[in-house]
Amino acid sequence: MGVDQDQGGEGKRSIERELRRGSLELAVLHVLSWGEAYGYEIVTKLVGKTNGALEITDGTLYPILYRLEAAGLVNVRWETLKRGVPRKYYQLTKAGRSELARLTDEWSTFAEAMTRLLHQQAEDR
Amino acid sequence: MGVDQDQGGEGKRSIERELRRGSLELAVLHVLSWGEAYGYEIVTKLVGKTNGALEITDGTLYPILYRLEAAGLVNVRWETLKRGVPRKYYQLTKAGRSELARLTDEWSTFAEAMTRLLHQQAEDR
DNA sequence: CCTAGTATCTTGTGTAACAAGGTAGCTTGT
DNA sequence: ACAAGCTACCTTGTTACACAAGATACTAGG
Repeated sequence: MGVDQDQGGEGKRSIERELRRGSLELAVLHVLSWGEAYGYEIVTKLVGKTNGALEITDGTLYPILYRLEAAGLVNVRWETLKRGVPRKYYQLTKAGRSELARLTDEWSTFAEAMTRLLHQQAEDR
Repeated sequence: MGVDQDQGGEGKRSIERELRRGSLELAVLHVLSWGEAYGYEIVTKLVGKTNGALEITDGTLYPILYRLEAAGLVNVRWETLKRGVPRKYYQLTKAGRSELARLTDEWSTFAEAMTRLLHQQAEDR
């Protein structure tokens, strides 16, 4: 652990991490717009729905959920099952819904700007 | 051209900042693919081309340029003009071009995954 | 002189994503 | 009985980037 940690075969990782910044929160809100869900479920849904392109770990998700809760964007409900570990279900609040709309909008604007830029060739300049 | 920095109001906060993460590097590489440019020029081009959707300040840009240089993705050339402050011109290297291609690809994959997700409604579930 | 524009650079701060840990309950296999 | 492996939750420390807010330096105009 001295100087450098092994980035072994795939040193390129970081960019993908950066790209997710801010977007994961939106992604989670969107999943919740399908109906209430618990943490672990959100992870599997996100990974499944996007074929791994939006991979997220639980260590990343839970802090997001706390943020959303603290901001009043989601409500929380514990469900104790007859069997299995208790689950913490999250549902969108009204504020959550409007924040989801706002973020979706912002993301679209940003993504369109990037896409437009990346299609702009030297001659169009 | 003014660097106008008051972002008017303080409502917008962090999300937009977060969304830019990682993408700015790609945006800068792309601008350089149009031909060499100096820092200040890149700022105005990016802001102009995207109607402010990809606003970037010089305090953000210069660190990016150093990163690109350290990674061997750009070459640097000083130009001393008869009048005015000397300019530092950046041009893409071969490695820069291939990194640009890689990042463009990665961005597209990510953006498509997000877009697909955001279009997915509850019933499709 | 003072202001405003061009052009570069530095420092400090905030924070999101993540790796790597942990706890706990249930199921299956041996 | 025990171990593995899965579900399901939570915490801590690290890293890296974007940015605000500064500084420097030259030029031009009032």
